[in-house]
Amino acid sequence: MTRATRTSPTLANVAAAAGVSRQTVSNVINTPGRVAPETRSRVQAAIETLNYRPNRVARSLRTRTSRLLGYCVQPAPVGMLNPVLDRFVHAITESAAEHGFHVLLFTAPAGAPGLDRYAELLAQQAVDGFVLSDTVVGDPRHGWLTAHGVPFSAFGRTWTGEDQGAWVDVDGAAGIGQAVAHVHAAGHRRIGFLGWPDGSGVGDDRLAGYQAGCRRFGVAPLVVRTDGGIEAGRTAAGGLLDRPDPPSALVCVSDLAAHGALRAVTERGLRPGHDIAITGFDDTPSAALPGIELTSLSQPIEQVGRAVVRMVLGPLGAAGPPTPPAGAAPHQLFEPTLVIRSSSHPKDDGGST
Amino acid sequence: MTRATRTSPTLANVAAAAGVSRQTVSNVINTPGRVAPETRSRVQAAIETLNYRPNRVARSLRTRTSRLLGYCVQPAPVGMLNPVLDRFVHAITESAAEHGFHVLLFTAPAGAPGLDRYAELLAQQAVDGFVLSDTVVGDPRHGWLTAHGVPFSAFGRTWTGEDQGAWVDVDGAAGIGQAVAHVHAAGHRRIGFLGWPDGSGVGDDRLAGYQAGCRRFGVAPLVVRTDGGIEAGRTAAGGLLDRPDPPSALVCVSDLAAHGALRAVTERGLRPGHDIAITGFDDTPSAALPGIELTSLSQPIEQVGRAVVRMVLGPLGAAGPPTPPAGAAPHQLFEPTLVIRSSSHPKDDGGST
DNA sequence: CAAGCCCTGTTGAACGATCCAACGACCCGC
DNA sequence: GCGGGTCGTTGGATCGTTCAACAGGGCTTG
Repeated sequence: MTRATRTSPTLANVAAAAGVSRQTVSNVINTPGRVAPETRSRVQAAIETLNYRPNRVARSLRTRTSRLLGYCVQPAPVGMLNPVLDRFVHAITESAAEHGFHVLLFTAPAGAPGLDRYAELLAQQAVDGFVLSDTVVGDPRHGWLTAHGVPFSAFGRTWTGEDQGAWVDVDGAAGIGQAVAHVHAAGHRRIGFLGWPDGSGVGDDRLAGYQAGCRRFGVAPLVVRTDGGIEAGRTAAGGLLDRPDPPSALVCVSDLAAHGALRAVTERGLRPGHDIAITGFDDTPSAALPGIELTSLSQPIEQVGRAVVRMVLGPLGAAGPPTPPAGAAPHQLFEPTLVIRSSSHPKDDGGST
Repeated sequence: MTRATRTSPTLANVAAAAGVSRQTVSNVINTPGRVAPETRSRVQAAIETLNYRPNRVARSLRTRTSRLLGYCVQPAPVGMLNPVLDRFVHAITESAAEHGFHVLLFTAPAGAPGLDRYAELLAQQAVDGFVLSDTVVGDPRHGWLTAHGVPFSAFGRTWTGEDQGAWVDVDGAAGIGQAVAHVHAAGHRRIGFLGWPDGSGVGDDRLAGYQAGCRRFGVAPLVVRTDGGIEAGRTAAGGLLDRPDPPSALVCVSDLAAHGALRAVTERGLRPGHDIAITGFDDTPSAALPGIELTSLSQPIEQVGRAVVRMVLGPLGAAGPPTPPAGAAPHQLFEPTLVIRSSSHPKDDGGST
């Protein structure tokens, strides 16, 4: 029918079809209130007929705004974070779309060398802001971006004293607190913690939650560190189990560590959920496997993604059906949900209420 | 030092600094061969001094090329595909970057309704082409994109008779063939197959590989179907195991089905890898868990990602260090690698060579 | 010696949208 | 009847880059 397969209609085409000027068509699209209703409907009919879509590139050039958010996909870290990262990418993409934004993916080396990529994208006007994740303790990105006045928000706290930029995070301390309360309610009094090495931010936070839980319930802390892998978790948990006074519950800093702990437990002829309670963190797909049934803390990634996008879009003045909250808080903390499975609560034995 | 925090230098600034015209600077960047060496180095010095980066948006407007590839993130299907999808996203992002492209994420409903999103991005000149994944049998995208002359390539075959567009895929039939050969070599002669329902393309391909393997080794096929979930796999595998003539090896269409099969096996007091061999497909992180140790087929996702990007960039005339192969094949098939673990090859018993 | 070509570099226009200043029409009040 | 304010609309300028056409110098060629 139309010859639209070759070139798209332009603003001038629509204006000609509707018998008005370009600016009037632009107003119908951007500030409909400024156009008389009769004119507006006529223009809209022309837009509909020609199936006109404003050229994003031309608009970007004039307004100096790309309506794109940059997100750096890291060079595939451990297998653990993947399911979380996957859902997060989907969440920010969907959330950005509601505000007329899209997500632009790029790669960059970790640390300060990677900043060049961020700078390049900005110099090229390729993005309006950034969404950060996988933040580490000495992360140079927050400081650099704030210093350059670039809008951004992060999934993960800065973990430094100075409060730089907006962030959203999951309250690991509260989550581990839930796990401690859960196993304590099940009657466990000797509760161990399988943690990460000092200085990882996330790990320290979760350890703090464990320690607070111990204080709250008046039990003695029993902490052992691993580097995060399954094998390391198995070794570390084995060390705890072979003590003369072994714990009857093991709260783990991650699902990966918990898998190692499960292994150490079964190797010693103990039944998880029966003889000893075990909990993990992240609620990865492997936690729900039959024969594993690991109690774990599920992160509200979709909520986190929405919140992160809201925060970065705040200073950018986004548009869309859900009105952007002008005074968005610079920080937001979500609490994870404890998903109870038989590793801490056997099916055949209801445990104590 | 510089006042570059406010606005980036422009082509005219560089031209003025080097004492040449805008076009000459443009030529230095895009077609260096057309500029005299002496002038070129002078311009490059100016570019270096001012830290100039060409404005991507202005370039896009003029050349009608966004140097962006669209990729649709699906609304989070089953948990299975996630690890694969995650690596795939990273692979195409990195591969596109080598050619000066970036990946733009968007969401769209499945099937024909989602085509509007593709059309919109094209009308807006937001992307130059698309990378497809999660292709299904009746997928309308291939036909629509080829009909509109849009460059694209897909991870996954079209599965229809008519050969529309470029694709890259993993040879599921060959992979399952490897698995059958592996268990046959271990001495198994009664080999069952846990498959998906008819008509899924991927599932049919893997089933065909199983049937070819049976013919090759002269063993009788024994097929049962499941809907893909763990529970369904457990039930289906149980049906096979409870037969009067149960198989001694179970080749599964996916890791998820294999997890179900593992469950059914252990429930009946059998030891996987010892009394019965089990293999999966995808080599998901959960396959490597201690206590599971599932033999599985690992997909070369990074290679697939590189190939997909090469194919979509072919008609777009990409630039970059690795010269784009002009006559790129429209199709490419990669063979998965069998990762042997104890579910088919116990540690304590070396099995037959 | 003149015509023609390649090589280098310059100029004006164009891509398609939005911003800006100005203008005509209209209504109101004096 | 006329000045002033508001609303809707208009044409021109602009964002930063690349395309098309062309000017001038040095060289070869008839």
